[in-house]
Amino acid sequence: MRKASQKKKLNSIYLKLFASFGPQHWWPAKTPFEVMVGAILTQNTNWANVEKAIAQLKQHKVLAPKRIYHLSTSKLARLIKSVGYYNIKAKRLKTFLKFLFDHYKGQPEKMSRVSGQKLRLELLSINGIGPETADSILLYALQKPLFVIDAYTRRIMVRHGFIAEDSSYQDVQNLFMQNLKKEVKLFNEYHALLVRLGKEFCLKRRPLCKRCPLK
DNA sequence: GACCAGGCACATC
DNA sequence: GATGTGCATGGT
Repeated sequence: MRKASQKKKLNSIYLKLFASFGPQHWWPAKTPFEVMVGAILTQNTNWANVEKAIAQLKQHKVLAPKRIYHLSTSKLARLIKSVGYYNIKAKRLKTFLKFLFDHYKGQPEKMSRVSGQKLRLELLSINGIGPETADSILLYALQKPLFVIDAYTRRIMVRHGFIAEDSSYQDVQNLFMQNLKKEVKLFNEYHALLVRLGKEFCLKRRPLCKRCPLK
């Protein structure tokens, strides 16, 4: 696909999605810290299961940096059971909290002052945080313009011929970041809309492209 | 009962 | 560097 036409197509897809679905109001969380926790909990997991775990954390009044930092990994694992992979995710949350206290005094808002690219490298160096989780935290919790690439986004872009199936995370992210205005609001809404489209029309084995709004 | 869900790390070749 | 596997619950 030619570059100029890529830019046009990507922008027109956004407009079509927004026209069909409207604003998605992402990320569904009250505070930046809640976004960060949710980003780790949602790894390869249905969001509904994450909501249950967040509710558990709130109910036990531990959805705060200090509280999770001091909670035992086993207690934390019990509270987040509904997300699946609860042992590994409890460990990942604790590792992230240690980073937050070691580098930012346990205050998520202190991260905002650092540049997006520097933060990205820091986050990626944490065990349990890969590119999608890092970018979700950067975009949705810290308002840094990084485009989030998830399984839906990749599948949609492959099916529409923008990228090859074996493209790397960086390849796909570059496609968006080099062709769109680097605006937090646009990146936020666009990714949320792609997930919405994916959920309804672009399932793994069942492409329901007939009524797809992109057609 | 199979398939899927807003991934990531690690072992092995 | 690429490919495979473990991690695990809950909805459809």
